[in-house]
Amino acid sequence: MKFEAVTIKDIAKALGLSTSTVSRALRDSHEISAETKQLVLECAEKLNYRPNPIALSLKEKRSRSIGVVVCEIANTFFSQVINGIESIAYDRGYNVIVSQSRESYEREVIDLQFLASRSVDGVIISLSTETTDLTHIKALHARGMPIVLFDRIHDDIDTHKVIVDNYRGTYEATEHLIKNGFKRIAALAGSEFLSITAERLAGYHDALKAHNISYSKEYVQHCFYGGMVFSEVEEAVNKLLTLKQKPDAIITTSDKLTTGCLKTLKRRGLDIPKDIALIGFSNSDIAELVDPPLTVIRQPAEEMGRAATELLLQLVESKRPVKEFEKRVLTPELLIRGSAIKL
Amino acid sequence: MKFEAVTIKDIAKALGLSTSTVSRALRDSHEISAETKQLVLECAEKLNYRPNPIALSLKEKRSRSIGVVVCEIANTFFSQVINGIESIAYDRGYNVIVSQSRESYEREVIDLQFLASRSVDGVIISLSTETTDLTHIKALHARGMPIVLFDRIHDDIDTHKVIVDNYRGTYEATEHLIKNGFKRIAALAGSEFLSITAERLAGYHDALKAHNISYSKEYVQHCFYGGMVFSEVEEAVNKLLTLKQKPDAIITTSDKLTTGCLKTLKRRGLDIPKDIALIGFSNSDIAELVDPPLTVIRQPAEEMGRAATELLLQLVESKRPVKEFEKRVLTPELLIRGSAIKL
DNA sequence: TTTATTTACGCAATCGTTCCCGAGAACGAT
DNA sequence: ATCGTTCTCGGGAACGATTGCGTAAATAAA
Repeated sequence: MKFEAVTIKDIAKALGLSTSTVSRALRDSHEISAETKQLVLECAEKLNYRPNPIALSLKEKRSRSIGVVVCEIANTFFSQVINGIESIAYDRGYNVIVSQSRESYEREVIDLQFLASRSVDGVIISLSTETTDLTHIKALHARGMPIVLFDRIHDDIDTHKVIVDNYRGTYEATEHLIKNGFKRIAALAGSEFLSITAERLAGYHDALKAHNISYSKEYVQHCFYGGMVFSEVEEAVNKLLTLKQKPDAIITTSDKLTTGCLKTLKRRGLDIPKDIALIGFSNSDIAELVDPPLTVIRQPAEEMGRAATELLLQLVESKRPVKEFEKRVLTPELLIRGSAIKL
Repeated sequence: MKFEAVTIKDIAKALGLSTSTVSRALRDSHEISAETKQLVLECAEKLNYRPNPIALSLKEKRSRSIGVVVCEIANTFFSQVINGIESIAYDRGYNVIVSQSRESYEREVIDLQFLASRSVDGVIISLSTETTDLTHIKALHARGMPIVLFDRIHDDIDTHKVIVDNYRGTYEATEHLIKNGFKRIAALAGSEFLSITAERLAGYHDALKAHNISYSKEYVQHCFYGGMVFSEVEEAVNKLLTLKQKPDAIITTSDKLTTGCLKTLKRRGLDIPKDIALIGFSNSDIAELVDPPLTVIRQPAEEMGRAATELLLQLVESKRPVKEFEKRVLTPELLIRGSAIKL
């Protein structure tokens, strides 16, 4: 089942011209007479001619498409980021090819390889939770592929990066809890190897310290798959709840962890925030509708996507190799609602 | 900033062979000697050769990529569908190019044109709410582009379609309300021109009729942009609430309408389901966590995406033009929770 | 030994487009 | 009349890969 497209040859044949002339007429070259241009343009219009982007890509060695690798598309944060990416890409005439690693290192490697072999002009990526070895990314980058990292980044890769001020996000959130009188503040975090986990935990830690609250190691629980598998979250929360010094508040470091934690707490019949307070990263637009309304740290996801795309296209369209890279740090927003106030 | 790829020529030059021989050796042709094959393979490995997919696309007239057009990526339902699409596409070696119409007819036309001109092998599309004229799709389809419609479909386009049994979804939901003693059941629906709106409203209507409940036209409110603009939803809900015969239940026909409606009701301080019950289409995984837990009609979104992709690839890879088209109807699930029970 | 067959490879066209050259015509300048 | 320009246009290579066809050498059959 094929799809016969009109080519420049068809126009040339119809008009008794050469393909060179037609090509030039179409590109409005000065060395083509006005009448011929007119003729060609009319004919092209009539035949509904569309330049073949694949032929162009082959010649120009660029495909006008960018690849995106995230762990999961069906995640409020990432889908909002992709929304932002698409909006800029659309404006600039680029296609967006999405793929998901599903938090698997192996899939991330394959995805990246696949995208590279499909000649995308650049890649925007947020690392999978399993990723500790970065050679696949470094190798691609060394071969000249423009890459922008966002959210889950890594210092070892020298390129543009877009993140939010994760430290500040949890610092403010933790401080909010403290100011509301909570003292035994636990943290439910993602994989220890993730940049965002470390940064967010640092904010939490420093806020505690700044307010002279002792920090207990057992108050920090890690979920390696960061909420993708609910049972993992459930187990971690249960562990916190069975501590002799039961925490009176939990701060969570990702979207799925937040909802997973809330779900577990509710299932156990706990009253939030009376029995235990909850505050966490979340970009869900219905966080305000849950019971109780969630106090969340919200990331400017769409803006992150837009920024990442702008930075990437800057690399892609740069004439000379770029050596100076930028780390753009956006500001998270603390949306104060009912789940973290002392009643 | 370019990205110098190894070509078949480089291998040929390095080995003093012709490109034809290299190509054939790589494809394991029988007319190449075992030693030569070995040589070529080793050299390709050493040079890290990757076939240029663009050159292949140009020759084979297929790009191994599929286009997806949805109104919005950052929407639980659609992001789940895209997740399903990506999973099948990944398995079959296809790339997924996503674009969003943002409920704009104009953007849908441009998106489709763009995808077609980028030589995707096929397109999966859910119509925008503004779309009433289908010529852009019909034209593309007539020119041989494989197309699969899902969710918001249209009978005038003769191709594979994937939907859920929308009628059944609202019928069961309405019946659930009736059985719980609700009698003045209003509906908050999307654009009247959308297939899903008509089907879902029909289910609602017939369920009322089957239970001898009179149907009042003013009980049905339409939001043209289906929840994308919150003010529209708010206004519609307020209209329902100021009716002399105030409804005691609302059924909503889409994700955003459901959450928008809930938000409005809560803002007005209404007690759900005591003052008014709520039931609606939703694929949000935290619908059970909102206050009150939402009774929802859930679509098997991922499965829809998978089905649509399988059908599309079936078209794409078919040798002969396909004339018989299938409408695959999946079953929605009624998840009964607290927002629609009589206390 | 001659002829037929197989083996193993190269040449060149092809996909759609761009672009470097070259070339013919028209024109003004000498 | 001759030369140099300018204006238009065509020929053909190139991008990377595949593939039908041709062909030389080696082998088998006569």
